Amino acid sequence: MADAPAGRDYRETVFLPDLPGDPFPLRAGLPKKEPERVKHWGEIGLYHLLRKDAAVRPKFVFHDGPPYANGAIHIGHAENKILKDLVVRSKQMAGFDCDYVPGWDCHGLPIEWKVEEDFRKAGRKKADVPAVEFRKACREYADKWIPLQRDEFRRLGIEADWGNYYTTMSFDAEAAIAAEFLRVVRAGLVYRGSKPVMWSPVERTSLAEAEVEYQEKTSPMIWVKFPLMQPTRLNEATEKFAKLQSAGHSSLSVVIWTTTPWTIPGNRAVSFSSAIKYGVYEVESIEQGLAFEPWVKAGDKLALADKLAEDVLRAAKAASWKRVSDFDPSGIVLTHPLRDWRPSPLAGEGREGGRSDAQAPAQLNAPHPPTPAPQGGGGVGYQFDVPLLDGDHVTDDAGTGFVHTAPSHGADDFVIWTKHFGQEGIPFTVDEEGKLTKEAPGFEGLEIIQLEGKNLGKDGPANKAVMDALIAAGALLARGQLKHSYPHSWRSKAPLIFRNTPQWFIALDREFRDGKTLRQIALDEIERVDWGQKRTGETKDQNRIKGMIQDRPDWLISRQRAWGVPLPIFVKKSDGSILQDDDVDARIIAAMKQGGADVWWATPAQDFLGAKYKAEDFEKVEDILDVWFDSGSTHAFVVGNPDAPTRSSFVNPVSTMYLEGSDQHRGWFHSSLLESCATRGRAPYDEVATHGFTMDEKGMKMSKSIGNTIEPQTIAAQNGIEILRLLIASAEYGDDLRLGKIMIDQSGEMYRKLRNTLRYCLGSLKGFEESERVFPAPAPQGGGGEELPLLERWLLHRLWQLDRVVRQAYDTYQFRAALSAIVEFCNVDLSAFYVDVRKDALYCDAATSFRRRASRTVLDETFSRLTAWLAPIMPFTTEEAWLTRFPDTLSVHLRQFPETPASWEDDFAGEEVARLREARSVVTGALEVARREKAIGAALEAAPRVFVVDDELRASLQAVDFAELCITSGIVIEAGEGPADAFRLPEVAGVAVVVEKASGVKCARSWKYFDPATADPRYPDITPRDAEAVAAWDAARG
RNA sequence: AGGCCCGUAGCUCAGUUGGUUAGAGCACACGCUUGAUAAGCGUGGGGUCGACAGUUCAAAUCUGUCCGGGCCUACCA
Repeated sequence: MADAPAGRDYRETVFLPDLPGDPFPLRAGLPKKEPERVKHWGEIGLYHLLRKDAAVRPKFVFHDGPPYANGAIHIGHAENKILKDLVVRSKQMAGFDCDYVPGWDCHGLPIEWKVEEDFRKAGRKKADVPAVEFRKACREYADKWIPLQRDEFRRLGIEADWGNYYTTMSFDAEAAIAAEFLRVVRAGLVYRGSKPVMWSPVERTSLAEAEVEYQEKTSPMIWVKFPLMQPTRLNEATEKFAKLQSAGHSSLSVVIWTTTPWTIPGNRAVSFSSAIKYGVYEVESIEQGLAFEPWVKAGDKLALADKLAEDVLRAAKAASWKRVSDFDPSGIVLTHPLRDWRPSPLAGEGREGGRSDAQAPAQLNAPHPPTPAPQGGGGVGYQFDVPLLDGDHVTDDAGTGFVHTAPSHGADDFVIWTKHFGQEGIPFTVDEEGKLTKEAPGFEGLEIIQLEGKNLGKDGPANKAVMDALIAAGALLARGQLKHSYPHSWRSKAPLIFRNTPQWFIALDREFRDGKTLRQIALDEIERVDWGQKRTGETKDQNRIKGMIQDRPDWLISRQRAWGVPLPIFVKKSDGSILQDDDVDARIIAAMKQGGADVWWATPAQDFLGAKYKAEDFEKVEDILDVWFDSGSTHAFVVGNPDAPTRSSFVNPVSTMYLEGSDQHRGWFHSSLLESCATRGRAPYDEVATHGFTMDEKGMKMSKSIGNTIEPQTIAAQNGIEILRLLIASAEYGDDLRLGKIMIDQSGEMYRKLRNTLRYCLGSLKGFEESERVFPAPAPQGGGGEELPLLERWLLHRLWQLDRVVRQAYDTYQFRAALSAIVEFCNVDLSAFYVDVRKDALYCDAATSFRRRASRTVLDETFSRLTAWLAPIMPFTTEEAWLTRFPDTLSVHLRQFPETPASWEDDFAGEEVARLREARSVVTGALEVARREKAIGAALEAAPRVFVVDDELRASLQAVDFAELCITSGIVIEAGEGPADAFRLPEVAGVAVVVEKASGVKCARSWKYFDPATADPRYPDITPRDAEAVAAWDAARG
């Protein structure tokens, strides 16, 4: 077959999609362009334009959870802020006014540590720095980080009110937080209790867990007998005791084991586990030939865990024994081993029985619940019941199976005690120097740890004194020494103790509002709020927070630290009550607004108390609030409350949303919920969304020590942040997000596809003007009296479908659903089908061709929607594409998602094209075979014969230019099964294809094969269609 | 150690109330095109749905156990 004679080069007459100067190159250069764009948005004041534009729209309040103002941002921050940006931008474009006020959390220990370290380097101890000076340094430290983090967030493309952010340390915020706390006080929920904390006697301070390190230490270990309570009083134990007595067990003792003898005076209970089997063991004989006389005696009856009995009895130097019965500890009451002990006259002089009245805060020691009265006898203060409590923390791995429980001196001990008896009855046996107090009668003033001299940090006299007392009381069964891991101070390396200290709490189970407790209100609100059900259809986040609120203890809100908002209250020395006086409160809040929380330390108490009260009658609380109370209060001063919103855009919102990492179930979601329920009786949010954590490519957590971290700054510099945004948008962010080279590369590929699609639209729409449009945007058909081609009707139908999918996806925060629908549309519908088919018309038709105009009109609608739908995800690239096409507009981000006319819905076109594409797949399959056999190269070299069994389908194929759809130069549609060796696809029944080469000559312009006899004599080497186009082109050129 | 959650092709993900040979996009391989060209089109390979056991006529889907991973149990945010 001969080509037309070499003649004119028609290339210049073809409407190729290249753009002059290539303003939108495929190679995006994002790392360089993105920062310029950020700067530009700042310069045009985009955020304020958005606000102005949206002022009359319905309000959607997005409340930003504040990151901590410390350090550079990491990938977790990036994921968090980008997801927030996706919400804010998509809500904004969906027709809401979505004001995004970013914030920072500023108080707290991490900054306090840093600042403390700085002072230490300068040779000053924290204790020597005045509170106000120290706090000033903390404030400056936080202030230094905020602008740095802010600029990093902006680099991520986050559109927010960066010039007007909030912090928890602004004077207004500090005053607001204090005021919030006073509201909780007024609700009657704040009380003083106590809790054991890690305490360093050497440094006279409490420590956070992160300030603790574990080192080897040798401690004494003792086995102590707790005798059964004698049945002198009527209580639950009596009946049980009677049974034991009748079994001959009245002299039975329960044995505990401990490495801290000094905590025995603080003992208030013994814990056991109902999962452990216990027995009563009677000692039969004692080891002979010992250098000392063991304390254990033949005939002693001891209750022990069966698994540990032998170890204990051997330690006690028993030679033989027998197990006489089972032992069920539940409901039994013991007596304290020192009940009948009397100190030697020297040590115990003047201390009568009963409890000391020198308790740390006077009113703290409520009567001991199980035993209000001493039992008489000669003791000095240990005449109380020691109940046996069932606890999960008890194991039979070591010890005796019974655990000495001193609620002042251990976390487990405290928990099990408060679970049974609440805050009451917990003694303050140790003072801040680590000396035993009057509440440890007989041991007052004894040091647990030596505070001075050569032996600083070694055991003080307390342990020995207690052991001596136990021996004197006949309560010691055995003792020894144990080398074990023990908590020490990170700084001083001195050993630590658990010490009960007075603390402030918010009560969860106190009725206060319509007879409901804070816990009940919070649980009710959890039911009201959407915890992602709308997005995932699942209730797992709701279940998670519900479980936490159900199980949690009272909120411990006081901290013995410096960098925070104080608990701005005065306690009456006479009765321990909190002073509640509106005038006093108003003076405190007003002063804080003026001078920040510092005024609490800098101002004499009398100034706040005014004339009505005397400062000496009150204790001024100098603890600071848990920083979670700070961030839990942000809603009050950022979003405001119904009576006092902070901005007009926060009035009457359709919804208020919080979006944070799933760890915030116990953090911000949690504290905000409790705070707001305590002060307002409702949750501060209507919707809560959570996201998972960023992992490395293997799904392992990122850590600097492993070296598998990926920094957002690196991605921004190497790939462009848009790649990360795309990656996040395409992930199921409720789960953990994997991040590695493969995912980033994949995201880069997706980016190129989308960018190239936009680029192709830009090129194809070159010079497109309104006059060329075949219908006004909202109208589907008509235009020049010609009916829109099926292909264009179908594309509009697809846009209509996508519109619904995308809006629905954004509405429910399913970004990946929106993105994958768009990407699939770009790949499958646009690139592989529509554009591939329409290239011929777009390139080669005359400019006036209705087909070409229709295509360009529809592509214009496509471009309009793609740029809008993708704008939340790819703010940089959509802006670039939009401004390339419309350089006179301000920003793509001032647009909304375009309305898509309902009339674009066209089920006929949708189904018809689906059928045609199915038949087309048989043709392309056949062409592939022909190609492999080298019969053809390009599809245009073929003119297949298509055999169709079904009349209806055949009619459909004949109703359109099926060759055009298959991009072949010709096609023949025939009825019937076709030859046996024709190409068929198993999934497309009744269609067979025989590939034949196209006849005629190859058009020099459109490369189609055609019959040269039909050619326009002026242009013999091109098809008549091309001739028409070239004629028009030539005419326009003159 | 407990509480909660996750585990479908190399990657990101779909898989309605259990019901044909488990899908998509990307990546990969091969081919075509050279007028989207550091692009575009086509064809193809690839999964015992983390493992095991059970319920059922039937399990990716329901139950249990285990394995791997994550978050939370902090005077960390």
